[in-house]
Amino acid sequence: MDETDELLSIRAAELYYEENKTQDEIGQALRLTRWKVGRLLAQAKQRGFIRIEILHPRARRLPIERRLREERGLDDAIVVSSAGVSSADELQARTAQAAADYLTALRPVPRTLGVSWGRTLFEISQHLRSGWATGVNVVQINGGVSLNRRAGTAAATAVAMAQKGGGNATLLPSPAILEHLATKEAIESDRVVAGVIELARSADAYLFSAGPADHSSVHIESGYLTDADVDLLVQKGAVGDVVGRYIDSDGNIVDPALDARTVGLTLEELREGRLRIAVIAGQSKHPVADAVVRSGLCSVLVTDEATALHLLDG
Amino acid sequence: MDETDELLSIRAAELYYEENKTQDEIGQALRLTRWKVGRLLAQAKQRGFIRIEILHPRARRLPIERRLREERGLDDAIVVSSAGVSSADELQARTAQAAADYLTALRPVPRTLGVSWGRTLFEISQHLRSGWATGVNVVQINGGVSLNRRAGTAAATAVAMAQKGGGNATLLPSPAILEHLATKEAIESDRVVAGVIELARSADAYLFSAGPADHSSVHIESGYLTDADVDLLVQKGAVGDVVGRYIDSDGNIVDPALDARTVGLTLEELREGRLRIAVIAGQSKHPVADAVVRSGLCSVLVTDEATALHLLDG
DNA sequence: GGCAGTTCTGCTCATATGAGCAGTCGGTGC
DNA sequence: GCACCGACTGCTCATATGAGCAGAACTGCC
Repeated sequence: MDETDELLSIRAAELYYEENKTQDEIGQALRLTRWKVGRLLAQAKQRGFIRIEILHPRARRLPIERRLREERGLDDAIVVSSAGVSSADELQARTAQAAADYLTALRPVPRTLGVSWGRTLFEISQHLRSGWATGVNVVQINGGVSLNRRAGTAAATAVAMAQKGGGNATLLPSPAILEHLATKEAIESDRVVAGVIELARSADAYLFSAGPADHSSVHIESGYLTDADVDLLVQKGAVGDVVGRYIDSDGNIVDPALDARTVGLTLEELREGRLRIAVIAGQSKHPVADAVVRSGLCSVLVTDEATALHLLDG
Repeated sequence: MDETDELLSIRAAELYYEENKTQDEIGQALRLTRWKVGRLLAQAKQRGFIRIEILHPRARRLPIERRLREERGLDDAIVVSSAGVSSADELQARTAQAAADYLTALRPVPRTLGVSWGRTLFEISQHLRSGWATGVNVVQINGGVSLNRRAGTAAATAVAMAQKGGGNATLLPSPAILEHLATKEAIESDRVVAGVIELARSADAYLFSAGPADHSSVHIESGYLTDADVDLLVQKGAVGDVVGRYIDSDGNIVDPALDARTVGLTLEELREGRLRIAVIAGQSKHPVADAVVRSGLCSVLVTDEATALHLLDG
C-alpha cells in the first residue's frame, strides 16, 4: 500500500467512523468507487489504524481470553478491560466484580466451594448478589487471619459468600502459619480442624487469589511473617503465595519447612480439584500470576488486561 | 434501559467488535433475537460505551472541525487528532503537517501568500513537498528575526515555501520591533520596505501562527523584548502575539505605543485578507488561540484536538 | 517489444444491517 | 374490571456491506 492509499484510508475512516457516511457517499466525496473505499477501510483496520474500545466497568477482552485458553491451556479465562481505569483499586474492583459474575453464572452450581481469604476474596464476596446461588456451602481451605487488626475479614468473606448463596460457611479455626511444626500437627489432628480440611478436600470448586512476595504481603500485616522472613523467601526465589504457601516462578514450594507449618490444603491437594479458580489482578502480582498459570495451579483465571498480556508475552 | 440490558449490550458489543460475530450469531449466543442485539448495540453506541479512535499521525477530528465552523463561524477548520501522541513536539509536528496538507490542497491556488515567521511556520515550510504549488510567490508580512541566534529562520521559512511552490520569496528586511517610533517610521518609508508591505497587503492569502505571552516568547529569545516587557504586557491583559503584535483576550492591541513600533501589516490590514489561515497548537497557546478565533483574526484555523475543544467549551 | 506473473479494479451476488410498522405486553387510572 | 397509554418485540423491506471473480493494468524479465 503506498503513501497515497494510506492517507486515503485515513480520510475514508474519518468519514466512515466519525461522520457515519456510507462507503458509497465516501466514494463520491473522495472520487473513488465504493469498492475501493471498502478496501481502504479494510486495510485501515487490518493495519491497526482503527482502535475500537468498549468503555465500561464490566467490559471484557474476549480475544485475550481466547489466547489465554489456547496458549496457556486454561479451561477458562476472564479478562477485564482496563480501558478508562484510573486507579489500581478500580482495576481490583472490576476484577472482583468479574469473578463474582463468573461464580454466579457457573454451571453446574458447585455444592461446596473452597475459598481462601484476603483482600481480593473479600471484595468478591461483597460483589456477589444475594441469591447468587441456592444452597452453596462455603469452606475455608487455609488457615485464617485471627491476628489481623481487621479481625474477621477471612471469616466475613466465607460467611458472606455462603449467606448470599443460601448455604452455610465452614470456617477453619486455625492460624495461617504456626511457629512450631509440632503445634501445626497438633492443630491439624484436632477433630474439628481435621473435619474442615477433609471437607475442603472434597469441595467441588476452589476459589483463591495469590499474594505478591513483598512487604505488602498480608502475612506480614497479620504478623505471621516478618519483613526479614519475606526477604529471605524472595532470596530463595519466592514470587508470591497461594493459600498461604510461598512458591517460586515454577510453582514449587520455596521453603518446605515453612510450608510444613502452614495450615490448610497443600498445593498438591489444591491441584486435585477439578475447578480451580484463581483471581489475580494488579501489576505487583504479575510474577505470581505467571507462576500460578504456568504450574497449572488454576484451571480458570480471572484477571485484568495488563496481567493477561504479561502472561501471554512470556 | 435497565441494568440487565446494559450488561447485555456490553456482552453484545464484545462479541460484535472484538470477535467479529454477526448480530445473528450474537443472538444465538445470548439467546436473543437479532433485532434485540441490533438495538442493544445501538444503545451501547449511543450511551458512549463504544469508542472508536483513528490512530494515525494524519488523522483528523471531523466532528470537531464541523463544530468549530458552525459554533465559531470559521470558514474552515482543520483539527488533528491527539490520539496516541506522546509529546508536545509530536503534536506540533502533526499540526504543521496538517497545515502543509491544507495549503497543498487549497483551491484556487493563491498567487501570493503572505506569511509570518516562527517555529510553527518554519515547520510547515519543512513539511511542504516540492511542487506543492506551481508559481506561488511568498511575501513576509511582519518584521524579521535578524537578532535571533538561529539567524535566518524567518527568511528560510519564506524561501523554502516559495522554492517548493515554484515561486519567489519577498523578504521584509526589517527588525520586528524598533526601539524608537521615528526609526520605525523611517524604515517603513524606505522604498523597498514600503514596496514589500504594499505587496503583503495585496496577498491572496495569509498564513500565520500566534505566540503565547510568556517568557518562552520568540520576541524575548530574539532580543526585541525583555522578560520585564512581557510581564508588563501580561499585566495589561496580553494573551499572546499575532504577527508580532500583542493582543488581549478580545483581540485588541494591548499596548498601542509598542504596536506603533512594530513593523509589518497591522491587525486591521491582516483582517482585510479574504483567506486568513492561523496555525496554532499546544496547551500554552490556548488563550491566544481563543483570542484569535473570537476576534475573527483568522478565517481558517489549523489546530490540535485539545486546543479545539478548549475553544468550543468557552 | 513481448510475455508471464502479480496486483488492482469494477463488477455480481449473497449476506448483514437499519428503518419503520403493527401487534403485544405490562402497568396505570378510573 | 377494564380501557388506555407507552414501551417493547418481532417482523418486512430497503439498503449497506463483504466475498469472490473475471478482466485490466502493471511489473520485471528476457
